[in-house]
Amino acid sequence: MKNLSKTYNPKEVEDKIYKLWEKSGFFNPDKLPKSYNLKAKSYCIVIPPPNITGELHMGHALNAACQDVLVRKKRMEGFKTLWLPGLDHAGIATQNAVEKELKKEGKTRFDLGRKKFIKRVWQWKKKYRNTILGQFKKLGCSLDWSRTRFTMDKDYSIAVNQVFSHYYKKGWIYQGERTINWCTRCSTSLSDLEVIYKEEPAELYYIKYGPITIATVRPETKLGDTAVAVNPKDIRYKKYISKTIKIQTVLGKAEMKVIGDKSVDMSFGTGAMKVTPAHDMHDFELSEKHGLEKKQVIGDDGKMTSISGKYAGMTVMDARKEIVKDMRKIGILEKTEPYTHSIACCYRCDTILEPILSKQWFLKMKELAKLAKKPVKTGEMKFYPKSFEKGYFAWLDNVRDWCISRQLWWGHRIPLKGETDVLDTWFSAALWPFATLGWPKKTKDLKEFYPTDVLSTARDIMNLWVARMIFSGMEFMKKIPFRKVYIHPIVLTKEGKRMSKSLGTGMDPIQLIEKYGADATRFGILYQVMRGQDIRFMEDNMVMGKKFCNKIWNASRFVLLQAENTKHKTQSAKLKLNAQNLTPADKKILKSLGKIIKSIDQDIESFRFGQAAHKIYDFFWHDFCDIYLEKSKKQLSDNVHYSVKIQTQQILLYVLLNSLKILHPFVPFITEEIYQRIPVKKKKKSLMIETWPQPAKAG
RNA sequence: GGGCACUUGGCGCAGUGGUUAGCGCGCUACGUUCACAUCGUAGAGGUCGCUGGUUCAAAUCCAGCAGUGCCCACCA
Repeated sequence: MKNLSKTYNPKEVEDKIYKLWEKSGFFNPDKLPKSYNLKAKSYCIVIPPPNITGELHMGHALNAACQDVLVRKKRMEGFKTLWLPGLDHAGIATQNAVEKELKKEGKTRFDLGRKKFIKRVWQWKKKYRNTILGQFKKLGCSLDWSRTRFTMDKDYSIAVNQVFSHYYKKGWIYQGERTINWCTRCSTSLSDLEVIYKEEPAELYYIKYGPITIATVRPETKLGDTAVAVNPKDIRYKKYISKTIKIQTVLGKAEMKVIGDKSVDMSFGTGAMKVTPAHDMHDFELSEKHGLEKKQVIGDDGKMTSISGKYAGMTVMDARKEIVKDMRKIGILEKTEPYTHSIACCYRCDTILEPILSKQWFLKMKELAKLAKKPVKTGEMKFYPKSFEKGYFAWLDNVRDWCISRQLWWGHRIPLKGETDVLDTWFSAALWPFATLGWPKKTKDLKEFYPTDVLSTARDIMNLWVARMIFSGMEFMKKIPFRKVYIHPIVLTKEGKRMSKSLGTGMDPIQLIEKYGADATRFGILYQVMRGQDIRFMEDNMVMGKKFCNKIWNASRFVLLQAENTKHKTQSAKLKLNAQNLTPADKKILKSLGKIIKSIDQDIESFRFGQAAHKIYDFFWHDFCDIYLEKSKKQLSDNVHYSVKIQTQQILLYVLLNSLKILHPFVPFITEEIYQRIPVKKKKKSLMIETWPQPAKAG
């Protein structure tokens, strides 16, 4: 075959084909052929915006491949299809990344000052914007670049401010002094969802408080104690409740109130606990309930405050050591026990968090949680897999008010006079499905594409992001943001470990594309997207994908060669054949084709990407290539009747064309390249807008 | 402490009641004029975690047990 090489070379094809697609304009739903608009049915997915902190990883690649399968199929089915791209400013994560870069230059953000620092982040954003969007293009994603959004765009910021003032006027946003999670490294508050708990061995210290002994893992916070709490039913301590006990502390003699509260677990430690309202969430609640004083002994910088006596200025760890030493000295440390404790860490920098008393802005969650639950309860919105609903409801049922202020520089400034804090990055991300479509303006896009159809995302941001998008959509649009939520598997290493750049267990999808080609990479990933929660990533599957592409290529070469011999053209969709002349092989392949089309359709609609990939592979390789192609060689030989020969050629082309169509969402580049060369009547500009095959009956 | 998921040939996974349990990668033997050696043909390899139950029939449904992983939670 003179114009097709013996092996498929993705490098010669991919950039060229992507340019052809971009030039066609078909990524943009407004530029699709007229037939699309007439059908008046739209299909929309907004991409989960990657953080601008770096490059895309395997999770992004997997998610992008899944979404591209969905939108390419819908586009071919005649839907006016929009897949909207975008990026998240990712407040804390990006600020950390830029600070890290500054550190290499020996500087901190304070050396630059707020204005210059933010300017620097925008430079960073520009760089990674191009990298990330370029990587989506390499993967073959059919995203409408003309609608690319960023969570800090001017229009988007207007939406954020409007949302803030809406809640504010409703009285749902309030400022309060509360004990919150504080990251001493990032110097900011964090919401409950931004805390990662890690189990670590610790020491449980039994300390004498006058007549009562309490147990704690954090003796340094005892300087901030303002009460001792016991269970009112506890006969050991009943007599002390509401009384004041005299105690000896490392700072001298003191008095301590004893309170009774049923939240105290009698079976833990000694059954008595110290109450440190400023440095423990539970203790804070007790202090509100019982009207206790709040003494802040740990500062924003993670060091003991001036009211900590001789320990002032020490780090928490140093103070702990000193206090334990001193307690031993004065004989109030009864004993210690080894204890496994889960410590709270920052989800962005891993630093141990200090609960501290701080003035922050909160969003009331009571009504919003109700809004978030409703559409999932009624079935208007569905989760795939359904099992995620349980965790979703559990979180909403127990959710506390959302701490939305962050003491960062990079982000949306809180739109109130005199406020220097910014909003939690998820506050703006929560508006993604409608703010990207133009809200608060009443745009054509909103009318046409909202509610969107599918949200495809990872399970770790279900509550952090998905739940918040749902109540935001319900509150501001009065409609669900998306009809279906697809929770894709997490990509792990072959050994079942988390993929992480810093651990050296990461896998770069762009390198895989370099090595195997984009189609092979996509197919290799999708081939592994089965029902489980995780994928143990096997690079072997990229090899499989590459071989499969080569098979598609060569089978096409064979079919094209036959077609060229007789200059035969097939109809794009319909095939008129004389059923009586069909050989058993003809009948069988046509029947299999009909079956596979139906099956692939169902699999994609129910997000069974791996099953679809397996089936399409088996059909093409085994049914079509191994069996029918071999049979066709006999049916095409010189000693058979001319009519059989023609018919065989027709069937070859017909099956190939339909195979290309159903393969296209999975391996878009190679199928487009072949489509461009295939002799088909009424050929479209691109396979992207060819008609998705109907599961027709066999021959 | 609660919840969820998983356990099938060397490795990674399909298969959710019915003939000899499949796929990819790997492995063995043979085969290169005629689409493809990134290939073809043939083949080796599994008591489907364990125990009990339901059924004419179970990898597949139920119960218990064991192992692995994940998520949630204010045990100080």
